[in-house]
Amino acid sequence: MPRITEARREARRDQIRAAALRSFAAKGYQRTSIADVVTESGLSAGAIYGHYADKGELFAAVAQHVLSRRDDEIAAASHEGVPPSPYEILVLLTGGMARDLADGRVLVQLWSESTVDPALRAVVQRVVGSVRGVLGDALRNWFATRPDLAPDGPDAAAQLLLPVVMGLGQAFIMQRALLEDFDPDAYLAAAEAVLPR
Amino acid sequence: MPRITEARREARRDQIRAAALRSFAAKGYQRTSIADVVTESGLSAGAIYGHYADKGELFAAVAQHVLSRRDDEIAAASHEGVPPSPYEILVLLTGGMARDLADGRVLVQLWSESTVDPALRAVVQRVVGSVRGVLGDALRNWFATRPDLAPDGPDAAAQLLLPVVMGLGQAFIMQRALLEDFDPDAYLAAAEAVLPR
DNA sequence: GTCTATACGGAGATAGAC
DNA sequence: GTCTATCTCCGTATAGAC
Repeated sequence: MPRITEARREARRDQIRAAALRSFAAKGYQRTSIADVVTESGLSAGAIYGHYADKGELFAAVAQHVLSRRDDEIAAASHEGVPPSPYEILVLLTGGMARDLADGRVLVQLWSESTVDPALRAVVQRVVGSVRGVLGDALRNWFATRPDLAPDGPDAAAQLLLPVVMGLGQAFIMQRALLEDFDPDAYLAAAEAVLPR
Repeated sequence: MPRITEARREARRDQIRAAALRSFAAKGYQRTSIADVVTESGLSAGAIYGHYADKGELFAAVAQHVLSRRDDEIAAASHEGVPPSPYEILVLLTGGMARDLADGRVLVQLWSESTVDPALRAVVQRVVGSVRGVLGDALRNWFATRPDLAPDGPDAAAQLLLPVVMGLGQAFIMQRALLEDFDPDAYLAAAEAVLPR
């Protein structure tokens, strides 16, 4: 396989994903027609179906792409230098989202779709599992430096706290996407006040 | 207006809403056709359009109905007897959801739709405002009994904590709706560990 | 690989009888 | 108010040329 061709192929797929992401964010996944993605991408229907079997597969690819970068960021941060605190981990989690996605709309749509679509549900399950792992690691590392806060050991402390950190991250994304008057700083300040330091 | 007729009308509207709720929970709002609601309700298309102008209005009515149930539960609890603690408030908020999966799924779908549909967005804004008010009240009441935890007064303490309690509630609903292996008890235990007591 | 053009099915909404 | 029947549009996905 010639690498030029392969690189071009991936570039084209990326072009399609990017156009789809913009379209989904603007109109929502269901309301977005292939014609919309055609317009947004400057390509044709044929070109799109040449790369993705159907609309659902395209959405899954977009979602997968967006989500996969969270893992890397957190893993990187928790393995270099001083372990980040739970609050800092939350900031990493939400900050990355904010950078990648203009807003979290598409993620909220993904969550919604995955309540009724088994294929998307599988994508979400897998990524959540992975985030849990990375997040758990990061928390464990931090609790290891603070034995005073982990009487039953860093493992137990991390396991206990995990759902809260995940939940606060998800809720941040949702509220930012949903509420006209959402105040990120107030939200994070509230989180900082309750998370262990 | 004869009241029998009015009561019958409301009963019929309720029958339609209930059928729509079941359908939406099973297939998702967008994937649910009017034909599905017809089947589920045992009525006809004509009957449904006699009560709701279009599919969107029906969804708004279903969502409004689901949301108002939450509001009532919290308001009732916070006005009777000892002020519930933040953790107890969270349990109240999520308790209704834990009983029935349908409500949770439809709520997640509502959040998703409201990222792209102005009419639904307005519904969400309004109800969130109301929940904020009720929740804020409840938190203020509790902090008033615990001045040791509210150095700047119960108002400030309640304001600070509010986003976290709301967020944890929303995230509970979402995780319950979409994670196969969601553990409500572990989630609430984690919340209890971080919330002030 | 990509384009243009289109087949095909399905969904929302209405008309008109009862 | 409700039913049956149907109209009309729109969206997905494909066929075939280049």
